Amino acid sequence: MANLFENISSKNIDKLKKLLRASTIKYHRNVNVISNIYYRDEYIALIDKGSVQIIFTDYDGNKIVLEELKSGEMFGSLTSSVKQDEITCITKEDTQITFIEYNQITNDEIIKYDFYIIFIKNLIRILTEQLSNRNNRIELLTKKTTRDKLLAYFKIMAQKKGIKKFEMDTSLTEIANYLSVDRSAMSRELKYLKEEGFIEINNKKVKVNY
Amino acid sequence: MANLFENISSKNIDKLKKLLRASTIKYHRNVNVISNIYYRDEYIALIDKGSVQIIFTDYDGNKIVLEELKSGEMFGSLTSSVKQDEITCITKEDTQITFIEYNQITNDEIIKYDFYIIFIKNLIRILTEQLSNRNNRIELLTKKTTRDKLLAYFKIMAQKKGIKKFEMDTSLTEIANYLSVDRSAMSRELKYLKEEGFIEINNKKVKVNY
DNA sequence: TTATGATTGTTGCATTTGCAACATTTTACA
DNA sequence: TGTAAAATGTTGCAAATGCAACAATCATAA
Repeated sequence: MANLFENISSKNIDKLKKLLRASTIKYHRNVNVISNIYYRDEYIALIDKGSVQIIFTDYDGNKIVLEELKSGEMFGSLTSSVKQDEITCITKEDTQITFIEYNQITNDEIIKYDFYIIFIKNLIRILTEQLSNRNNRIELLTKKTTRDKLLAYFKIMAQKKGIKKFEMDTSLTEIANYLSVDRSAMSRELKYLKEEGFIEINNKKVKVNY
Repeated sequence: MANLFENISSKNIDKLKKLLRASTIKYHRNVNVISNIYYRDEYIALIDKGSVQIIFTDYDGNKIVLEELKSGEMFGSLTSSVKQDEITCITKEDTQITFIEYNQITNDEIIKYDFYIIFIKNLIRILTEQLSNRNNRIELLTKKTTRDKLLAYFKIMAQKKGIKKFEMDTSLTEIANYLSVDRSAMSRELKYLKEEGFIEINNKKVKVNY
């Protein structure tokens, strides 16, 4: 995952942050990242450290986990079309977030500097990576059966890791949410897949046989 | 939907395209947008006119419609993590596409010009809009029942149009694909929703009563 | 170390869904 | 305008799934 300040010297990062009028805030675990200041304008929130869950509450009060964001990823009014008051951002661990107003990205001062172009490239890289992540999830969500979702999910995981035997870095509960299937029903299907030899799971170790 | 060359004079657009080494190609309807040249490097394909369907073929040979892109939207290696040979891009009508190599976006020449900053802002705007679209679709896809998907879908449509009575600009078949439900099953559920008074559909005219 | 919460496994059952097969209607274009 | 293709409507049925309720295991912090 690309980082917004990649390939910029720490001295220039400080300068850049000042020019962007960025503000960095630290949060504890399980805290709602409230930033009423930023509701007025379009903003970008960059996760420096930690992780955040973006939860959407629809008109019926249902809560949907839209995104599970980790260090390096970003969120904010730019990437969510829905009203900001329908969105809750919960830290999953101690988390540090840098806020940047969208308009500042192209302010008059900043564009004079050499490192600006690197910053822009990093920003575009992050956005395209996130798009790619969304496409991946959509690919899985459009599968008709839990079986197909699981097979594709673990296949993709194995491809990402580059090896058929790897360690899971998420809980099965999280995977069920990601695939939007009932956890217990998923557990049942996973049992069948194990019995049929498609997959082996012990503790967090996974072996994919297809 | 933002346009990549928005707020840039036509004279400067021409200049910009030259600087970006952009090439524009016209395609007929139902044509596979093959661009082997662009497979080597990262590229952006911008739809100037028309529409394109991005289809993903998975390891089992299943075809999944990842995206339905219209004029102003973009696709390319930047936004799809999967291998390029697993992706097919089919024009749905006569379509004009502009190809830009990713590396050219920050070439030495281009960054000197004033309109460059507008271009970058447009590019970021398009990317964030697409991210927002993906988030919307994910929100719908994570709904557990076809009923909930339909209710949310038409609710969002009404919100977008700003009025509860509006004209559909897609076919029901396309909606079924978008929501990843069986078309006939969706038709059945839609009948129930009509009977229960939640929604009225005549020809392409929709009225949402919730 | 213990206990408290989180995660995982299991299963019966009602509901929802995909699938198939076909009829009907609408649209596009030659 | 006629006709082929696309879109839509309908329905029976088997399969898949969500839901609920509970047991068992694992992880973590006091």
